[in-house]
Amino acid sequence: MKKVLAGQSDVGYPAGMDTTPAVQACSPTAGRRERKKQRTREALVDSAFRLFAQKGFEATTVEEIADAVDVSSRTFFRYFASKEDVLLTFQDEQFTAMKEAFAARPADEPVITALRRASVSVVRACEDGEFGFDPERFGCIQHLMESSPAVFGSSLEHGQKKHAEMTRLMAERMGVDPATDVRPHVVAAVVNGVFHTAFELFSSDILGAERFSDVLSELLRSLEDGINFPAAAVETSSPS
Amino acid sequence: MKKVLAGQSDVGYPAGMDTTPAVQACSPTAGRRERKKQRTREALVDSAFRLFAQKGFEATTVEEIADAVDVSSRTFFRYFASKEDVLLTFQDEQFTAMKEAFAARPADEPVITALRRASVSVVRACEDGEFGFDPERFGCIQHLMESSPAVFGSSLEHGQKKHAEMTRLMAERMGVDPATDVRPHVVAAVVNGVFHTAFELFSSDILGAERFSDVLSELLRSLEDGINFPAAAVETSSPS
DNA sequence: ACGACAAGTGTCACTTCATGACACTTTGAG
DNA sequence: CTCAAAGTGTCATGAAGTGACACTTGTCGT
Repeated sequence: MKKVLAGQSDVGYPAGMDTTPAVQACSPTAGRRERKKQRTREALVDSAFRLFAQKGFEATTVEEIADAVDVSSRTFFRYFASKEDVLLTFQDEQFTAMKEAFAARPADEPVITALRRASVSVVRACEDGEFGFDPERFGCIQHLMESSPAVFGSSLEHGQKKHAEMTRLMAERMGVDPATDVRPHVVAAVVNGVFHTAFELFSSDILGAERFSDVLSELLRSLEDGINFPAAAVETSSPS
Repeated sequence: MKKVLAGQSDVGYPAGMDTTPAVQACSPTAGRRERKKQRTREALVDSAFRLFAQKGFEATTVEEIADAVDVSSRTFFRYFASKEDVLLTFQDEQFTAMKEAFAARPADEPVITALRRASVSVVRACEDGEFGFDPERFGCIQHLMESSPAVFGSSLEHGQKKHAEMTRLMAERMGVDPATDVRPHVVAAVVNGVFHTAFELFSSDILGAERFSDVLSELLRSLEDGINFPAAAVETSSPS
């Protein structure tokens, strides 16, 4: 189990970092203006997470979020396109980490296998707070997705936006051209779907799994064997 | 190609029906009130489709839609939970048809295969305007999904809402218990994902396919063979 | 150091979606 | 015919999101 994480120490995260990784990392000589902007952004995210956790997603208004940081709600919308958008920051970080972990998988692993090992390692990192991830926020998002359809919906959309990139990654590893070969598209779609289903299975507590990563792992594993299962009442003749 | 449609004449649609199938079908002796309600609903859907096609989704307000039918916008929201909701009526009909077609597939077909044949037949029916489907609306929705993220988003969400039902269907055909077996969940997720990807591939015109149903068919077909493809630069050693 | 320029922000006004409250009309049932 | 319920309109309200414009502050060239 833990073994999956073994080869992943080189995922690409600097060892020591405080709660605001992006500030220093993004632009070393960016000047005060840039830093101020980053601080405001981080403050808004913080404020949003706190209020969401406290009162729920739809119950908190952007005005409250902005007021808590002492900026106008107009400013909030200059940083985030929508209320949901605040949460996507986190998912973006996850996705980036996932890409890196995926790229680091040994070349002899088939796509789904590599994807499973990579994504499970990243999710575990989120759960355990490794590599600068905040398990509090991870849990908060999970809770919000359960309770608020709007959040889950925006997560779906966000996943879709990443679809093209995913497809490219798959195509690269498979060494095929996504413009002529549908298979990388299929793989990307499938994985995206399985991610969200993993979450639903986890939160609806079927399987009684302790951790999201375990559900995800199991689902992806089942993908590796092919899924065109025979119908029930039929002799086990292999599908044509 | 056309052969796929062969066994599907018994999908369950009455032969002769005008543009408002639900009116007579739903409640034979429902009284005037019920009929009036249905007419208003249909009128709203009509009006919405017309305006969406004409001015685009976000450019038309619910007030315009309602005004065109001479009801207040308040009334609109008594029929539909949101502006997007109007479009989901159509998708519901599609989904229902798909379920029936799926149930009618011979018992010796594996899940994905049956699903492919069933769904492709339904989509073809939409494209060709068979069984009471309106190809105009089908095309309109496709166009709206391309141009308006909100529509695509709500379609995603709607698909997710149908997920539980899909899972049940899969589990039934596979003869397993969805409470203990993850495979039907995986299948449902995968299929849902592939549907949306099929649409994206179709509208981005990769593959240069003429019809949506062709793209869908190809994608589902590729699912049937399993998708854990080996990485590129590696000897064709079979995946462990 | 100074001034021009641009970025960031606040304020105000506005549109649209969505919902709650209440009153009026229609319709179905007894 | 009468009454209750369903359907609808009107009014009011709240929150999301956007455009316009002015003010402040950081940045950069001189």
